[in-house]
Amino acid sequence: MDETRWLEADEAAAWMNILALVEYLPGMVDQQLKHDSELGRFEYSILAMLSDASERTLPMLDLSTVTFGSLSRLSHTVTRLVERGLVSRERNGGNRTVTLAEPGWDLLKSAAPGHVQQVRKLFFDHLPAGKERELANILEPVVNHLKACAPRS
Amino acid sequence: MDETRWLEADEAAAWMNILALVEYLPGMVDQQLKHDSELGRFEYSILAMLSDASERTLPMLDLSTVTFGSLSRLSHTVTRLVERGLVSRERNGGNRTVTLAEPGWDLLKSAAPGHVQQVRKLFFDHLPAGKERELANILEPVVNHLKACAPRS
DNA sequence: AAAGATTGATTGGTCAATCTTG
DNA sequence: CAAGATTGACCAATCAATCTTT
Repeated sequence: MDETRWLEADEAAAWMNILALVEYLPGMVDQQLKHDSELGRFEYSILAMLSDASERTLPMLDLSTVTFGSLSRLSHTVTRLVERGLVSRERNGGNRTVTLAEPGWDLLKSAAPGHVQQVRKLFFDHLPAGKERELANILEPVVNHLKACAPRS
Repeated sequence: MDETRWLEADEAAAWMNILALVEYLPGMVDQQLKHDSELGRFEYSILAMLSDASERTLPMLDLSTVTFGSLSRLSHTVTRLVERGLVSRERNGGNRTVTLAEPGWDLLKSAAPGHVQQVRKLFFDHLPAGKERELANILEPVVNHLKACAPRS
């Protein structure tokens, strides 16, 4: 529908695949998690990142960075997780920190295998063999740019 | 945090990048479109796919397929687009079809350059040179699988 | 009754405004 | 006042139930 400033064929093919991923994957990941563990992918990500952190604790801003979410999305979600007793939130001087609670750790442990299985079934089982590294390398600089210019609000 | 059934290093790296894409890209694409053209990316996609269709018309089910959206998401969104006069919706026997209206076509034309520019700035300007085809090829089978097992409701 | 499509309730995310501590 | 974080209003997507036409 356009003349010059459009995408060329290879770009268009790549972009269509990215669009499909971006529309399909989140919902399909959420669906399994919600069904099996009453957890959304963002909630899962929060619990998982906390479990890897020293003391199982992270400041809100750091947590928002490693989960790829906005601070306000994180704040709303943490409120719900606190209500469910899965994490706790403390003030630590000027910053607030979130800590993984026992029930959150237990839930994460029980949710992880099914989640990983779903990621395999949806994604890696269909990726051309041996292309994992190549894919990571191709996307790396793009992702670094997105991280750098994503609005942290 | 796990022992066996976890992702290996290359898979984990690839998956982190996919996750970052999936969380960051939609919002950043939406932001530019909304700001410049009062259009979400899904609405844009609907107008764009209609503009490519013969007679600028598609049945709901076909439109949901090419835009990677569920039928109910599409139905809600088309309702809003009809209210704005950007598309029209007719019954055609048992099926309903959506047709791009003049104002929708005009809006699409005015929105396209800025959108394409944003896609370049966010994505292709940072993709390693000459890797567009490779990326498309790697993702193709994954996307085909997702399309095949996506719930069409 | 089955395929195609819509609807309404609920939920979760965004945005802009606000609060809090150093 | 700036950085970190929260809040509430609004909007869009999902899910399950329903409707319509063949």
